[in-house]
Amino acid sequence: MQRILNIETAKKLNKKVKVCGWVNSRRDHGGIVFLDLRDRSGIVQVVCPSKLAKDIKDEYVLAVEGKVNKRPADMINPKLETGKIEIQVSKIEILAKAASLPFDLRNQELKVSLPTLLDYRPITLRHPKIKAIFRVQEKIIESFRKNMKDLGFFEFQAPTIVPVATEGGAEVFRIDYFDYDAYLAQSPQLYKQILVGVFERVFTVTRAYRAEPSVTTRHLCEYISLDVEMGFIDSWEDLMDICQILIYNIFSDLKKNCKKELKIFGQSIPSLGIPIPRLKLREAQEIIFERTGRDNRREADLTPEDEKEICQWAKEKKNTELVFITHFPSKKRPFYTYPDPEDPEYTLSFDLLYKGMEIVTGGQRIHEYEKLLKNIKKFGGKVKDFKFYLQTFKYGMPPEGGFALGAERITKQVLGLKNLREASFFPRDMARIDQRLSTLKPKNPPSPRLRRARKKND
RNA sequence: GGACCCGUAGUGUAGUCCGGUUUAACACGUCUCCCUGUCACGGAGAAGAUCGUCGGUUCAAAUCCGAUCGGGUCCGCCA
Repeated sequence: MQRILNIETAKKLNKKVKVCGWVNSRRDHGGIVFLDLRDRSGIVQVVCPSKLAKDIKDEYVLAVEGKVNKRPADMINPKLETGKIEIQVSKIEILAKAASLPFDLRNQELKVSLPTLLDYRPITLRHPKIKAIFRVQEKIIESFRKNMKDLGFFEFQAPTIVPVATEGGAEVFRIDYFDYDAYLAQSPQLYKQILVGVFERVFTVTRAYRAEPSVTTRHLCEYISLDVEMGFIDSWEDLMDICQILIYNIFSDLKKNCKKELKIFGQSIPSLGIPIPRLKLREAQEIIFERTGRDNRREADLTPEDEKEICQWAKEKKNTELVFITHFPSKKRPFYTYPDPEDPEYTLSFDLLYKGMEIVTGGQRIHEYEKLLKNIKKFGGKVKDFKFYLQTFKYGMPPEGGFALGAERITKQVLGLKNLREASFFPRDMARIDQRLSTLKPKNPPSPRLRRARKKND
């Protein structure tokens, strides 16, 4: 018999059906046992005589055959999409048994600490509220892709093994690449710029790696970067225009397609259509000073506390929790960032804050070859390290710029999650790659290169 | 790298401040039994923790002190 999805049983009244799934819960009433069967479409109640359901426990994987019956009016469960029907079982096949779970998966809230949540990731992901996080994230990425394509952008796949550190030294993962050093990419920056020289408008959904020795609620060592870069901009503000369209379209898609998920988290989508305020860093700091008396007016960036404050300001005064902060100091931005012609101490760059956290960063890039050479040197880089990349500029590059969205960060802010790691399927941080590193052997064996070097010294 | 906080059954917590009726409590889960209308089913019972580890103070330590290991939060840095 052909399996159908749980959700489809609602349309098969009085028909014989076969459904498959996991036992979400078992309610034993002696002579009769109710099983909630969960599959990818949802949950359906299965009614079993006790002799058929005797050995069945939570998370067992079953194939169930039975007749779809209408429930009596007073037995309807409005919480279930299949709540008006149930399956009167005639045959149960156990496809797989399951050990008893270390925590209660059927509670509406999964009450576990963060380390437990991640230690048991393969099964905590089965919880509806955890699943919802990734449904939302999938929609964000899908919407990003669709919107960029609609705007005429070309999708490419960025390499993640790179020969030089893109934007600075310390926070990269070095890898053993045959007999040479290579690095995991901190961002697809150089490659998306190279491809602007080919396709004008490009984007990628890629992974970025940061070896920052920081354990916070908003950092991952591996994260999903939604990267955009476009040529032939008239003004660097075009980038914020595109960014705003993109963000609003993503939000509008979430509003349409993730009603259930947003409701689970008690979150709503911000009002769209309102222009996102654009404040120079110094203006934002002035506002913060006026509002709180905190004088950070000479600092090169906003503190996390300031980021929350300025979003609060935007909410009160501009009716939005989104705000662009622009004109960061040159020394705070990478070498390729375009200096502000009016004041070269600052750059044509921006961050987009949402509910008190940076979710996007971007800006205009230096597209003039000579100027870029000068800036690489100024930032202490070696021109020869960037020779490959520099071809693009040597042989003609239009005025251009771009930005990048952190997929986990948007997910976290949209759903009001406490820790960014909750928004990553398998988060990597200083202390964890799937398992806690502290549970593994303390040190990796030395690499062949290291062993050779040591031998030489002996 | 800096600051602060936490560690008690499988999970989540109470008890720690102010050491002693604590045989370490509660909820969920687990196991046994009862129950044909539950949907976070209900009822009766049981098992499960030498209170992270080591050391110290004390007549007495989950409780106070120190070290150590594990974890979290904030800052710096950033998507």
